[in-house]
Amino acid sequence: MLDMKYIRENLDETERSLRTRGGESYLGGFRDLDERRRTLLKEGETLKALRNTVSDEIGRTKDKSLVQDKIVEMREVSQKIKGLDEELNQVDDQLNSFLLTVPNIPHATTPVGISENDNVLVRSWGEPVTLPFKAMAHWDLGEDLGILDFERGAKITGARFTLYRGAGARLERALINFMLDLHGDAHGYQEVLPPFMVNRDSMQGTGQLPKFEDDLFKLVDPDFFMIPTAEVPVTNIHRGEILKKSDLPISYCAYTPCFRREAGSYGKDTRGLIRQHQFNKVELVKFVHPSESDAALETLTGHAEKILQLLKLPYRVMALCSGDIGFSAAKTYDLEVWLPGQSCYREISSCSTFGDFQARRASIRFREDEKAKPEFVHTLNGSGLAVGRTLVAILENYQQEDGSVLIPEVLRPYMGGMERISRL
RNA sequence: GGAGAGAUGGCCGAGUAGGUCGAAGGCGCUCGCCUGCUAAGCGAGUAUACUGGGAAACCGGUAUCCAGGGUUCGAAUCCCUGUCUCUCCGCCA
Repeated sequence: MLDMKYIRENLDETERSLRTRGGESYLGGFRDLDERRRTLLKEGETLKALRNTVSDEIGRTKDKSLVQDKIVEMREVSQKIKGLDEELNQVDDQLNSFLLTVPNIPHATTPVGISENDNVLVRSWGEPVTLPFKAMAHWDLGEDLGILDFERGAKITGARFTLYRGAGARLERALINFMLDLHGDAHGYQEVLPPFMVNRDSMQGTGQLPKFEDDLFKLVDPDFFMIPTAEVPVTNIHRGEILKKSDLPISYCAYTPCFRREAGSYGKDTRGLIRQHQFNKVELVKFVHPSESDAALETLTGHAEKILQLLKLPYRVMALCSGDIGFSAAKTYDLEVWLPGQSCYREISSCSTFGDFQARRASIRFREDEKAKPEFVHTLNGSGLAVGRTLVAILENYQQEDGSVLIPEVLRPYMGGMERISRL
């Protein structure tokens, strides 16, 4: 959520920045609502002040017969107040739901552009593997090796659900442990294991609601949602809190499954593990002092990259353009891993800074010093990494001509020493 | 799922025949004084949001005693609904 006062004072400039995202108009109607609100507020508060002083007088007067006329008068005032309050509530609701649908202002360094074609290559690591034989796609490899069972997954639940078996299941678990260990031990993140369902307030705090309810799996009876990413429960750990400056930066890493409707992506990536309704992810989340957030995005992205480097998977880093960044993000780097089976780079991590956008929605603050007013922290997060897609990348990059798949060395201790997955 | 208890300021904790309660008291914290030994004492201060004025320091208004409604001239205090926490019973990984 953007700061109402900031919008009020920088309306044109804000509108201009927002339009680099590609929409037509973002702030139309704001000025009228805002002015209406302040007028109502002033009127109501003046009457309330009157009522307070007169009621005080009434209270002080022992002989109530002396103040009958005032009681009658105040009865009317109260009626008026009630009317004004009702109208104010409506305007407040309108203004609020309006503000909740306005996306974040792109960071000054976010490249301006319309679509993913305008994303900017920042750097690349490793050479895209060219295999001396015809590379297989991971879905064929996985089925041949008996470690991915797409048919059973579809039977148990439906399309975009997969059953992992044997070494496949273990490899997924190995990756989760490897990632958590690295981020926890080497990168200084505290591991957390949050709830996988969250309430409406949490979804609103990180920006999934109210705008993107269709992308979420929703429970019917308690008004809960399955998390689409650990970003939601983990960022909301500190919702409504005022942190100490000395607590910052706070760094969490979390493994969770993620649940996404993938509405609107029918027919896209229908084969294999790339786009599932349920997938595993290790997420990195940071709460930082505003002055640190730019640097924090770089280090956080580096932490995600480290996983790919240790797994020796070639990748590149893309700076997303203004038209491609998410609703809540100010700036985003995508990590894209090379997939020989498909001869292309595919997103495997997305690292973003949100500035104070989420912190304002979720009211996460800190004090510069004991007496200072609370200020909003900055929040960041990034996948470190999407586990299913990492498994895909391993299968495709480490495949051998005989159909077996070598296990990256760093994962072998997590696989009971196994060096290779072969056909049974 | 059944029965009961409770939710007050950073923390603890008063406050139920409605008014003088933004809220006693204690702790913690900040500043000052005193004192000279790792302490005690004394004094002052110590919530948040919105809003008006001011260049600013700051001053004023309104709201907030879990949340949302209601009664009333007036509610932390009365009524209704919801949420959460705790205890007991049942069930259960």
